[in-house]
Amino acid sequence: MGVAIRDILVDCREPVSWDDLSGIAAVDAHNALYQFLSIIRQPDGTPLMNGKGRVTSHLSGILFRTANFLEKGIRPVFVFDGKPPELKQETINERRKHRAMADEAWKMALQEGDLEEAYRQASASARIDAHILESSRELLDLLGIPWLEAPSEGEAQAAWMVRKGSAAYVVSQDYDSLLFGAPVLVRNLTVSGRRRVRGRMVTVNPERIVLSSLLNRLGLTREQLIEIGILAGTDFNPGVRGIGAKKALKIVQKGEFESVIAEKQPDFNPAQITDFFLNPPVTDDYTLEWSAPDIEGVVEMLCGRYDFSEERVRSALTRVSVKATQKTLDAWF
DNA sequence: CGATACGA
DNA sequence: TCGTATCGG
Repeated sequence: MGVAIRDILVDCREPVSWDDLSGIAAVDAHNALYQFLSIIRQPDGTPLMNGKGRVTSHLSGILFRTANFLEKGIRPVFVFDGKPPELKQETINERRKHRAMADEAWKMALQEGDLEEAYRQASASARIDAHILESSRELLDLLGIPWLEAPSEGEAQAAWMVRKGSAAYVVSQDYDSLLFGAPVLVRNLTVSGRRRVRGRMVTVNPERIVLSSLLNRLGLTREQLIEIGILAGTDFNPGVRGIGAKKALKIVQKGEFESVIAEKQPDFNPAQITDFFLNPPVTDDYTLEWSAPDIEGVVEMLCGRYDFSEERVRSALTRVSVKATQKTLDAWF
């Protein structure tokens, strides 16, 4: 998932406190939804659902995370993917195949009573369909949170919004926005520090990656970072066999990107991928406004149609409302 | 994931 | 009151 450059960014991630994160956050909606849909499940892998079998995991995630963001002075704007570029088609096909296989493996694991495997496969089978998108956008509207659909990749649009100063940083677990030129990326923007991963407890803290610092530290230009991505693999090309981020870094630092491509993949022209990262389709046609939540509307949606507990929903909405009011006052001064 | 219940 | 377990939909 995403560009495979994680291994060279180990020293480029700085811990960041919540206090430093107050401001406007451009959230990679696809990434957030995928995270909610894959993780918010029962131990056997079944997602949260209403009585009619509609998946609700993502709605739970959006409601409570948004409440936390606002409470901490973070104003999110959710950036959805638009039409994927042709270059991405192979990745899209592979992911579809992978999800279908995971779905089968999930059923098998359930038959064998292997809960851990069932959960793992169910997570891998998570899919963002039309219902997920429609219900997510409806909830954001009712919560008073702005969202927009990118012309193409959401991460490209989010990066552009930070470059323009419309937002302070991109929120995503993936690194693609850096190749799209996002000046600041924030990962692990979750409230709970301790998480269970494969039975063990691990501490996960918010971390910030500043593009200029990253490029300085590694002695690269943004174009060279993109070259590393292309060698290691992106959503738009499979990468070169046997070359991961670390080897790619050495190759690019020695100025051997083109010769390696010419040798290993003579029929491959990386120029259109480089160009896509440097000049992706983006739009300036958006306005960002945060308004007080439509409390009765949210209750009607989540409790009336998706079987949420009214007590839990109202409690979360109280936190959203308090901050929405305070924001209005802040803006006045 | 994030909220809540529960035991030390 | 804090850390771990387990609901939630």
